[in-house]
Amino acid sequence: MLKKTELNDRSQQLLKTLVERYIQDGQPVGSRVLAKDSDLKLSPATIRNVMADLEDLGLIHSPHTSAGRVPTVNGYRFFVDSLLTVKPLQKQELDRLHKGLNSAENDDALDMASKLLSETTHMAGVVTLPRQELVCLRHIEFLPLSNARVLVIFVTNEHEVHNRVIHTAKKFSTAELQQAANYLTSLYSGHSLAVVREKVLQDMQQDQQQVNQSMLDAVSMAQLAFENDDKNEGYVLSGETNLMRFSELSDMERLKGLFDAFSQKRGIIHLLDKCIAAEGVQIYIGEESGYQAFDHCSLVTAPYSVDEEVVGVLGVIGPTRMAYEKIIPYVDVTAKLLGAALNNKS
Amino acid sequence: MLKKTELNDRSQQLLKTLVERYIQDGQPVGSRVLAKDSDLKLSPATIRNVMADLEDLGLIHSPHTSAGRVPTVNGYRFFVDSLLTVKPLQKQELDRLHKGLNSAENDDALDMASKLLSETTHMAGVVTLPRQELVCLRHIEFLPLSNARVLVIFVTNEHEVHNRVIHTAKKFSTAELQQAANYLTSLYSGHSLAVVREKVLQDMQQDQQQVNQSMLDAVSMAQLAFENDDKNEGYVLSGETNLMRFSELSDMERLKGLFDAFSQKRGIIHLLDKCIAAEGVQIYIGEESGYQAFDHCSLVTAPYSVDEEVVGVLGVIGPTRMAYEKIIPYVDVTAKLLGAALNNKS
DNA sequence: GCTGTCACTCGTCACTATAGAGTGCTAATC
DNA sequence: GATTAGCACTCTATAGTGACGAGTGACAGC
Repeated sequence: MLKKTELNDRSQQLLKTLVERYIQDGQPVGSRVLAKDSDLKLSPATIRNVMADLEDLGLIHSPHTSAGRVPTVNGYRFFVDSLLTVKPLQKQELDRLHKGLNSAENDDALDMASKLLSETTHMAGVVTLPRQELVCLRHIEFLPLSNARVLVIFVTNEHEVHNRVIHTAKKFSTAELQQAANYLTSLYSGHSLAVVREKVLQDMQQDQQQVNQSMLDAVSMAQLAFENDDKNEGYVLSGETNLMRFSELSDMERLKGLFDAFSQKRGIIHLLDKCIAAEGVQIYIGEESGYQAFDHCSLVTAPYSVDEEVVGVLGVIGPTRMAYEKIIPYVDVTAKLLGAALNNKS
Repeated sequence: MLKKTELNDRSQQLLKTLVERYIQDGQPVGSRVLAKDSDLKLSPATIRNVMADLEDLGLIHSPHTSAGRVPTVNGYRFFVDSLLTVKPLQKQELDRLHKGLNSAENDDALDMASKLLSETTHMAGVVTLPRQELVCLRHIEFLPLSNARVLVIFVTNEHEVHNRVIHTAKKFSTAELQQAANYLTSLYSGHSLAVVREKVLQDMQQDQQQVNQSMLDAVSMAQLAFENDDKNEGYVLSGETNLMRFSELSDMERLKGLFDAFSQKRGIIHLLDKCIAAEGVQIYIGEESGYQAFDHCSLVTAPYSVDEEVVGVLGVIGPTRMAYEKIIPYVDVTAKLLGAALNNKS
């Protein structure tokens, strides 16, 4: 990775103008244009020499002999890391965000965030559902089905209702199930699902000594109910179709690959999960994501928190040629406001 | 609308071969090809005369002076209504369908149906969620939230869990809510939501005379809980991206329109709702749907039933140039098998 | 009523010419 | 030694051309 100090000021200045110009109108930038655009008073010929150097460093490249230059992934990366001057959000946009996110009912807040992201950026917006792990359990309910199957319903912190079917060793009556549910609710409610999972394991061992059958049954049902199930992971995507407008993605095969990825979800969730660990705004440019469908896209993400605990990520997906200086603060602020909005309501 | 009798046998025969041929390879069909392809022993010149007549009737048209002919929407319509010879499903495909639909857990059956439809037809598959109206209520549960809001959870017939938040006139304790829920469950479970809604209204009036406050409260909460909420309508779509492969839809604006329609859902649900009323397989060709995004698509649907009661529709979306003779029976059978699969499990 | 034929219309493809943008290199200049 | 001007060169995009093939409509003959 190229460090800032390895490139003299003039080259940096020119790279910056080149990237900005290319982002602006999507055409390869030639030496003449660059000479006029940059504040440096240099002739096109000089600029050409510098451009040749930048090309040797792998920061730009020309699509063919007599076209201008286009930033490479490394070029964008250097630009984003070292050259970018972030534009603060306009008050008007801040208000719009704030209003939108706080007007929404609780579970619509995520939808709203995704929609706002896509609408203002004219690209695709994505918001992961809050990680269940960190969400507090409020209430458990069991309902008997046929064949010793039990429908488990549990409510979390954010008034979200989850349910799954478990297979029990023996058949339980409605009354027994009700008792078990009450017992478990009193035992575990108020703790995060991650903690509950631990506690269940501990209690399994303790209870086996106490030999209180009904409690033992209850705890073992809880074990089944809270087994890891990553099926519930997901995200809210909106404005995908905005991406069809970008010429970079107008290739049908490429576009199909991208939309296939969107509907499979798996890979994208994996990618977003990586971002959840990062402290602030995270950016993947082109192939950096290591995910083929995204080869011609960039992803700008920021984690959002409830109760000072990171529970999800949101972000924007667009072509590598995007206005990073606006997108980055926008994603950043949206994440913070979404966290705040969720906090108010839980 | 043209009736079968208004067209002589030869013209019908030729139209049929023309449509079949065009569906097969997507090229405008010329008189020579048609002369060879049809069993009639006629020269291209004669065929041309017939084709001119068919063009006058608005059944076919040529894209330009010296291209062959292509069916119009009316042409397809006449073909589908009067000329089509449906190909019965192969046993192998039937098995695949049967196996797929019955292996799925209950709520996955719809996903599975949609997926099967899209995979075997290489187009987009769609399945509407079962209408709640006709689904039986099994269990009700109330949970108190802050500010006199109550979380209502109810379980239906198919072990599907639904929930919504209602605002009550006063604050209730957990015990009161539990009592109310038990009362309502015993009163209404086993009836379809439509019936429950009626009963609630009746009971509201009766109970006001009886003046049993807690029952009155319970019923009025039920009223809030089961108010019509069409938000829960929806459908499962899969294989949308298959549509990108068709040249008819390779125009970006058109494609964007279609995918926008998919993500908005509203219009498509409305269209599918119209099909639920129809007895059997229903076909919309091109503009017939009256829905602009579908102008270059056809939609083949069939309603599916649980307990002899139509609860939803499924179908296939593809270009107007699709193999109707295969798609129609496939959609038909899938609807029947899905109904059967859901029946077994409820 | 069917068929063969002929003139005509288009669309497609390969080829060519041309204009324009941009480069790299070299020699002159500051 | 850095900067610049100039020039030859390369490549793309665009438009125009002509040959070719597919297909048609019309008409006369069977």
